[in-house]
Amino acid sequence: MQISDTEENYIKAIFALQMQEQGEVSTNRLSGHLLNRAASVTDMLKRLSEKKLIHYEKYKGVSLSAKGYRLAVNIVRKHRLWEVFLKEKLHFKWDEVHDIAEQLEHIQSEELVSRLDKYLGYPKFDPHGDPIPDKDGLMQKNQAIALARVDRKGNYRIARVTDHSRPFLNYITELGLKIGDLVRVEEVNAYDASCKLKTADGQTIFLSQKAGTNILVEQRR
Amino acid sequence: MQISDTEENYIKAIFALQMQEQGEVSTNRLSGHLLNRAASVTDMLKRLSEKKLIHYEKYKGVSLSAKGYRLAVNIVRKHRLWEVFLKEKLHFKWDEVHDIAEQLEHIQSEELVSRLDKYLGYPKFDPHGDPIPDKDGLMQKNQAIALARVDRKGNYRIARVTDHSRPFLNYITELGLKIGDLVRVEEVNAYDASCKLKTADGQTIFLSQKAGTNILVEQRR
DNA sequence: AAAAATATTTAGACTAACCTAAATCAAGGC
DNA sequence: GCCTTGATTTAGGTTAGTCTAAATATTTTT
Ligand SMILES: [Mn+2]
Ligand SMILES: [Mn+2]
Ligand SMILES: [Mn+2]
Ligand SMILES: [Mn+2]
Repeated sequence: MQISDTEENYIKAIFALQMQEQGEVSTNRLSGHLLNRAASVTDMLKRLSEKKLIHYEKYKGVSLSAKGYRLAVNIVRKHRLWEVFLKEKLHFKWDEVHDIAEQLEHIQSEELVSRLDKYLGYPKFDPHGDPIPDKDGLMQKNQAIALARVDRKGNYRIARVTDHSRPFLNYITELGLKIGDLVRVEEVNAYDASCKLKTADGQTIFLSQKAGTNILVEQRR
Repeated sequence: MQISDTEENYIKAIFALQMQEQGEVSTNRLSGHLLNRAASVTDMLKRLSEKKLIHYEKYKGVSLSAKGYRLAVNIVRKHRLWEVFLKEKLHFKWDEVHDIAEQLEHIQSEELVSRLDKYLGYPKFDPHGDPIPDKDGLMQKNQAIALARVDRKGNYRIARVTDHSRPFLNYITELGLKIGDLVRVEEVNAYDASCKLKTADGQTIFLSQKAGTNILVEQRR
């Protein structure tokens, strides 16, 4: 069956929103996410339903079918593998890779994906710390929590960012933080959830709650 | 300005046909090449003309404008660089790269092309021996001639193939021939232009005129 | 439980990119 | 110079994917 880039983007959007919170995804939420009008979304939902990629009932919201889920995971897999390629092989910065991967994720070739995966050494995470599904759609669950929610001082590893926007990525890059860095959390303010970190090279960094929410960390023993 | 993948394919087709023989390209030739109806071609020619990518006058055929030419060369550049990537880095066979490059050539990012070029070591030729335009659109002119037209026995280097179809590429691969190989031309038959080669490892190969027309060689001193 | 507010779908329209059938143009033969 | 033929364009129609405005369904408020 033929699936267009546009259809793939809808499927990916439904997947992303379903990850964000359980249950059916509403027309309006998709409309907001894709920057299309609700009427256009309804239109497309009918077509995706026709193709058995989603479960759709009028006024009841939408969820991925098994087939739609497999498709979504494969697109995410391609997107993240290409991001690794762009970062590790072509030396793009981590704030530059997303937009290009947004195009590359739609290239159709099983063989290409599988060779790219091998070429990159079967990476488990992309440049933002997001897990990369393997060829069977399985991905590492990382148990990272937001810095702003850390409740015990101590040593942590920066595992993932949840905001992929340029301004955010540039900001934390300028602070000298990146995925994999070890930091000591010295304080998470009980009132406003801002926090104070010490980096491996001795620098002290202050982060707002807003920034802290988008940086996920794993505890080090 | 926005240029769609479809428009890019038309521009590339006009470019290819203009290379094949000088002068204006006819609607019917484009129709044949793109496997679209002549009426559809006329439709598109109007739009490309609107965008100043071609010179078009009703019933008079079409040619690329300076802008269209630059665009065409850039697409060809991307196509061939991706083919090199697929062959050299991902170890695809030379008959597998074209179809994937057909998709990759439409990815939009100046920076990506330039980094890919560097990553590949600024290659001058693609896996089929076709020259790769540099960032300014300049490409090596190779003076290779078809095997079937060789008029002097002697040593030659296989420089390029002009048929990119799977069956042809598989055929000559099975004969043990590839780009860069040195061969001795022992005879080109005056009657049917079939020829007899000796490879570096001592094998003797017979080629029909049809095959010989699609293998270009350069003379070795 | 009715009214008000909000979410969603339907109706109708548009553009890009294709198609078929019909009309028109251009070229070569006589 | 006219006629036939093949090339090209025009006319009118289709589908995917978008939109706005209007209608309808659902949810929240009173
Ligand atoms: Mn991304
Ligand atoms: Mn996408
Ligand atoms: Mn090719
Ligand atoms: Mn193409």
